[in-house]
Amino acid sequence: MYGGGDALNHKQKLEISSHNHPPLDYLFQSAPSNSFLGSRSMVSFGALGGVDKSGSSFFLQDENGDEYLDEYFENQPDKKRRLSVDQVQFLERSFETENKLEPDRKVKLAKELGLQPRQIAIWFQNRRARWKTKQLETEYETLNSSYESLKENYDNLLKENEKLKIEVVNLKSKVLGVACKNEEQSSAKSDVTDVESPRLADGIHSSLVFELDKSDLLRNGEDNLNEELLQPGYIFANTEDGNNIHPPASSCYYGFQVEDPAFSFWSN
DNA sequence: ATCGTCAAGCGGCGGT
DNA sequence: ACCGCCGCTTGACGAT
Repeated sequence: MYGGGDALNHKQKLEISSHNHPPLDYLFQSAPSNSFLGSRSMVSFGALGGVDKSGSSFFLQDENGDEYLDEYFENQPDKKRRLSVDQVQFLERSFETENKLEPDRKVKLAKELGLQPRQIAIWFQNRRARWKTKQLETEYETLNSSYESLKENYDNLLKENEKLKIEVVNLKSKVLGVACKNEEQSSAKSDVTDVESPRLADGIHSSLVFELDKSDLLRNGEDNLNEELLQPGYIFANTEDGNNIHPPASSCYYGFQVEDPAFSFWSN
């Protein structure tokens, strides 16, 4: 406070010291009681006095306090003393209206509180620092709760993604299994006759395949995503003119391709 | 003994 | 050069 660009000379330091004050218990040993002595044990001597009915001067300067002040500070020269409750309240009210301190207001406050203007400036500086810290804490809390919320959503999406991946794998294997079975049955029947159950492309009846698969999946409690996946187009894509794309002639190939856009999302 | 709070110290920086 | 503010630190003190 008294160093660097804020340096004051020794006389000024002494002047400011004379406005700092001993602990309340010390004062009470010899000083008269006063309504401006706050609950704190450390009190500014500038707070001693009474209410100015005119309101022009809030705190009275010490009149007969010097004797015990001198005694106190001779013994403890470099003690720091807190402002009184009333002084702080007064400064707080001033801070609420404007947290910057113009020179005029500083002098006015100093007179009203019986403090050095420099002490007023220091108080405002410290108060701004405390305010800033509080702002940062509030900001941190807000950002943190926002982060927690986003993280929770993200985690839920990850879980859902995993579930859906598993579901896709199950569906793939079921579709392959059912279609394989039908292929085998069809080829067995076709050995007898080729006219009964026309296969998809090469004779498999698509509606039968997917009806079987749907009921099978519903029994297993799969959700309705399966409904979409089980549309024939997912297995054997239709051409624009409505004709089925024929699967390869090789046994048990039923339309899934690694690069199938419908499933590429799930492949890692 | 340790911790939190607050007034004040200190050095740096920007404005005038 | 001077002044005021800022960030960081120190010292005093009360609370636990």
